[in-house]
Amino acid sequence: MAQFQSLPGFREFYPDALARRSHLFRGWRRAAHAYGFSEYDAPVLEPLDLYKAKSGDEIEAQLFSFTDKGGREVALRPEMTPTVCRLVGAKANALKRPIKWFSIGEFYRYERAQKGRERAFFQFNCDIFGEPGPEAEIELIGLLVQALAGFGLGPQDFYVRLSDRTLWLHYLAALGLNEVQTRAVLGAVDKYEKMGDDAFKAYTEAHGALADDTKAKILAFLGVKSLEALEAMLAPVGGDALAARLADWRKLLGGLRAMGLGDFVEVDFGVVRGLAYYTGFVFEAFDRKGELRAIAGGGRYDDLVGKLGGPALPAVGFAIGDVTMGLLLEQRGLMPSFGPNADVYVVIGGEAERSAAFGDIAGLRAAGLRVEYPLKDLAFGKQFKVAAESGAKLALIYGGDELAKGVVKLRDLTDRSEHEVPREGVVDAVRDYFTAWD
RNA sequence: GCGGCCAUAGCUCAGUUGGUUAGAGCACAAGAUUGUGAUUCUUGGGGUCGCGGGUUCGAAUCCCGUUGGCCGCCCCA
Repeated sequence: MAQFQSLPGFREFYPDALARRSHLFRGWRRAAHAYGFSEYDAPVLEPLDLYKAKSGDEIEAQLFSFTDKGGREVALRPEMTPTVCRLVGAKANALKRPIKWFSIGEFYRYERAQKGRERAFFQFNCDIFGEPGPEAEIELIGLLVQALAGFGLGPQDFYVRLSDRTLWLHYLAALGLNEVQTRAVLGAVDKYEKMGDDAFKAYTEAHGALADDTKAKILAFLGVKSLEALEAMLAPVGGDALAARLADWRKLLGGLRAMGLGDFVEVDFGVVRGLAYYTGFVFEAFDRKGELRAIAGGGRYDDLVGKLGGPALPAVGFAIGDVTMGLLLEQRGLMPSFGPNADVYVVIGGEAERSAAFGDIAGLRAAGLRVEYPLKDLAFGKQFKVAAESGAKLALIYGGDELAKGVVKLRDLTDRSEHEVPREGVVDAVRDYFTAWD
């Protein structure tokens, strides 16, 4: 039994698990289509350099990478963003703007599996290309909220924390920090929520302690939780760039509020999203109880298409993972249970009745109904039990008595009423029954 | 990559100071029941006790290693 186990962090999807996964995928697709996004797909295996180019060599430690039989350095995709940038970049001039695309796919990261994190997982990826302004963020964050809220999750269950790398860079520059120091401070900011003051340890070791008033100003910025507080804080700094950025913030928050999503979003500059390729607004979705890993993350990456060989093309995107999202839905009792769900169960008396029933079974199935019947002869009592467990609303009874009369008995399994219909009218009668039901 | 805890049936678990053929509930299957779904009862299949080695007359139990899981660190695109 234990001879051949699945690899660590790789999940096997038995039918009930796959039903739950498919439930996620359906909800995601529904939301994406409602927002006018088009679905695409791309290779699972990519050249290793695609990821090195974006994130540097150190990323290789977290990749499923190897040399293929043709001597190519390849990697299983750890994320969709570089791939979609290549796709869009290659045809950028032929694509209608705005380019709104999504995909659902499996991704692979060579990391230690933990709660909410596996080595193979699925992500719902959504991106908008070609829109430099916050209008794209409004549309995209709206979709992010809908992709979660569509499952019944409300503002009491999750929220989206909004932050801005552009503003951080402006602010830290105004405080007199150079580029290297800025990067170190953002690293500390990223960890501050979890570690408190220890988050600045690495900075202090590399660059010496921050001046007290500089650190106080950084912590004050970290404490900004509203647009009003943000404007008040930045007023003394001044400058055209900052004024323009604040206008973007007003547009973004105003747009999201007008969409009725105000309760779902919070200003929170503790989010900086690693240090990868983000250039502007960044955001992450979390459960309100703070028990789980991030449900989703995203942001603006205006330079990446160009960096990967395409034309300069502004972009903003996000991804939702299936693992944490599934945990959240389970926790909140929002994951349906998926049992067998036939429409019709056919009860069969014996071999003669069986061959009579087969023609009608085929006809019902051709009409799109989900039909089950016992593969082997079973006592009637047993068949009705199985019928009840199959989820069918209707049982068709093919017994000796009925066949002799040229009829089929229909039993409504919900109210246990029965009536007979002529054999030749069975398919129509059943179809009528379900039409009335819907 | 580092540290802590854990591993017995498909699932949840019991298993005495090391001692006969390793158990229960649930689930699954057959029957009681050859024309109507519940309940109940009877019966059955299913385990190299994660794997490998060691100690011992004797190991699910003790020791070492290993693999896997959970949790934390690193990382989180």
